[in-house]
Amino acid sequence: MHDLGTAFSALSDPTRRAILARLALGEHTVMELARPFEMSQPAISKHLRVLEGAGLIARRVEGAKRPCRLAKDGVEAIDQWLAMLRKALAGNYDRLDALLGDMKPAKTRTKR
Amino acid sequence: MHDLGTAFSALSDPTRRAILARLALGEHTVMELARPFEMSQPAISKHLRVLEGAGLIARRVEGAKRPCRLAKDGVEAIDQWLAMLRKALAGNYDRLDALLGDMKPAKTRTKR
DNA sequence: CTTGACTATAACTGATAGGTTATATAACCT
DNA sequence: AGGTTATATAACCTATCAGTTATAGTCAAG
Repeated sequence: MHDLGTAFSALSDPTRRAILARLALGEHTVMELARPFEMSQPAISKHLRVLEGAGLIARRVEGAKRPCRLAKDGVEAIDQWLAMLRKALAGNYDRLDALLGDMKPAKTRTKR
Repeated sequence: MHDLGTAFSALSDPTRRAILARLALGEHTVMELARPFEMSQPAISKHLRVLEGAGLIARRVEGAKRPCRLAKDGVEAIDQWLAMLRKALAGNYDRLDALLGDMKPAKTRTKR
């Protein structure tokens, strides 16, 4: 639904990355997530909203609590896009090897 | 040096992603990169500076031109961090499966 | 029903990001 | 040398963002 920019933008903030790292250990409520950060609760709520909008987390309702967990949509979208760059980088390496091969035909081997 | 935030932030802009997609096809000068976008040349220069700072591109000097190419540092840094999320997502799936397996298949037992 | 815990929303503020135009620097070509 | 091409920098404007405080809504327990 939401674009790549939203996902990348969400990950550009260190607080949000820390939240995701925390959620990588398991589900957590908003208050549990807010505690370790010296930051107000509304600030965390806003961060969670951004992460949810980016498809990086999902929430369920449990009474008054809203436990958050990781979602795969965002990561998948990013991964798919990054695949293009990885492929290109591998391709450029081939081209670089070919170029170096043309320039120095003797030394096209043994990388380290 | 450039941290993760810089790299993610760089990728959050659609113009910069388009520039990278263009560079995935091969090296290009600043003017070549600026042409397809209806945007001033200084704007592109700024974008390139951001991408370079994020370790996503590298430039060489060729007379008055500064051809740009993709760099792998930024993508590698991002990939490494995303690996943590991917691993956690896979792990959460296992836990979810175990949970569903433990629960009675009759109805979802919700606490209320 | 009232209280207290959990979370979300509104309104504001300061910093930053992305764009602009104008100008500067440097290399190339007659 | 003079003029054009290629790129970078400076100064500025505006929108967005990350944070704040204050307030409101919702649920569980007493």
